[in-house]
Amino acid sequence: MTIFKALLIKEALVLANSIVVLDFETTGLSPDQGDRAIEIGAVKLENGIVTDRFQALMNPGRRINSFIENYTGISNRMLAVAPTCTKVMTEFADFIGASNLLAHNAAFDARFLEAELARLGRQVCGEFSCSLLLARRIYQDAPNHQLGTLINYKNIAADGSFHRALFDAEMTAELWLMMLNDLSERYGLDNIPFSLIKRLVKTPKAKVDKLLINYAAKIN
DNA sequence: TGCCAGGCCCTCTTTAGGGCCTT
Repeated sequence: MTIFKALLIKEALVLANSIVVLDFETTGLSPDQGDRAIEIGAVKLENGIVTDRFQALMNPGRRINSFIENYTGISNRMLAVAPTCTKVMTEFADFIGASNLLAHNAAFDARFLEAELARLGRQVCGEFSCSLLLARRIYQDAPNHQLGTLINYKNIAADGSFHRALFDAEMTAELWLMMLNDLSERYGLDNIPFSLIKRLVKTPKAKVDKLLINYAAKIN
């Protein structure tokens, strides 16, 4: 085994052993405009298996509008008896530790995670991956790249409600594993290291196939 | 009552504009 290949396997194991898939429900789209988290859901993936889960509603200290109530199914009555964002996010920060992180449209969840942790005087330690960016490259024929559409497109069993944090995190994890498996099968790769994912999501769609073919030729 | 953001990514592009995706 070459040193290069050994390093890639080690890197892949590090990623697999530490990734946390998360999803926020929020009062709106922008923490910079004062929006707050109202629910966090997450699953811990270890070697492709969900080994732990985290789910909690949190009281943002204000009423949410009817659009958010209808969109998420989370009501003001539910939030009125929920613990504070401070309490929930403190527990969640301990849950994720220094793990690498994954979300569908990660830029959105990363902004809220950073904003909520900043209120606690804490910060994100792990590195984010984005299932949306990867899906846009490897499922170019999908009708669109919304989470629900991709779950349906790949015939992944979905027994629950989209737009609730834990369910969306579970579905994102399933989609992620499906994408890694499809990449492995399509290009004959034993594992998909984090460095390859990072390169993939920065590669123009038209050049993705060539990159993977060249990578597979190099590693195999 | 209606609207609000930010990053990615494509194209009729790069001195820009607009759709997608997240709540």
